[in-house]
Amino acid sequence: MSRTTLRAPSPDWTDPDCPVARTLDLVGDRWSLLVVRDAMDGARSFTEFQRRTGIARNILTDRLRKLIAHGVLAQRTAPSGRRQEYVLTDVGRDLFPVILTLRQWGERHAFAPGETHSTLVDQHGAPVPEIAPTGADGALLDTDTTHVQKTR
Amino acid sequence: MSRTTLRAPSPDWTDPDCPVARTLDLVGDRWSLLVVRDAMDGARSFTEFQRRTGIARNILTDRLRKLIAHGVLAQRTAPSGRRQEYVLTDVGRDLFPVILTLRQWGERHAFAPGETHSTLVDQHGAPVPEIAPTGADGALLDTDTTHVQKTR
DNA sequence: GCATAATAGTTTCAATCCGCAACTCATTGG
DNA sequence: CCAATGAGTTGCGGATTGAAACTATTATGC
Repeated sequence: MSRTTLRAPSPDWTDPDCPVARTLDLVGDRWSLLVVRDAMDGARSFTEFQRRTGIARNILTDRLRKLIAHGVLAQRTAPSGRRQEYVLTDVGRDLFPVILTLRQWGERHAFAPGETHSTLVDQHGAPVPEIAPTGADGALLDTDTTHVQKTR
Repeated sequence: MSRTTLRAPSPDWTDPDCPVARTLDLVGDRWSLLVVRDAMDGARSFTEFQRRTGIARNILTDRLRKLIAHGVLAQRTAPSGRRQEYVLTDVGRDLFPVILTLRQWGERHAFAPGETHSTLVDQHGAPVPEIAPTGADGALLDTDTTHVQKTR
């Protein structure tokens, strides 16, 4: 029996050493992250994903398959009925910080002043505060205070 | 003179109300975020971006133009010499949390146990800790404790 | 100061990907 | 039974991509 990892796309990666590149290989296309966004907000069925994203059906079929193959979604039988549904795995739920930072960047830079947009709120309806990357000492981190260290 | 915003792609958005979708419209393709990653790690010139990412030259030309048009990169004259270079704007530098969360998800889920990868470190060489989204009260936030509130 | 190399693209062309619309097939509701 | 809905599949034309060759403008070595 052939032995291939569930994770790898085709045979190999755009940039095998870089976690950013690997993530983009897995979910970094035009639609996958929108599917994940909608899954996080309650979408379960093929038609519901199609309706929310506006993605073409054949492409949605392909993306759902890939997300399942990569362990982001799981397909299971709906509790009430015989139909199938797509739900996030723990791996998929763990994309929450990615979606959140995309959302927050968009809120800051992709809307004209005064333009309205949807908002992410917590259980009490309070808006989710902005994420800020901090170091071990609590200091703010950014491009200027960090760098990539190559594997040795 | 025609009046178009620098921000909008073509004329309109995949999902105009959603900041996640807008961000993906601007930088959510296979290569743009890798270009930003390399810009954050010191790449400046056309050839340097090409060498690091392995992107085809014509596509790189296109992506650099789009990133400039969207205000993520700026093109300026190199300090020592007459050549041009591409540098991140404040808007581009603000993508740091996005790149970081992509990186951290990849580290957690896109590598087999024991596989090595590049690491992001701070000025002292200490690894950057994992980002955790928290609410106003300091409690951890995830998919189950938040939801999208539509514009009213 | 001339040859050579590197930089920064542009062009061409084939292959791939995507979106749209039409079609299938199963289930459900009346 | 009939219509409607869900979950895809298929076919096809147009857009996007990738590889390679080509051009033009700086740098560099001798």
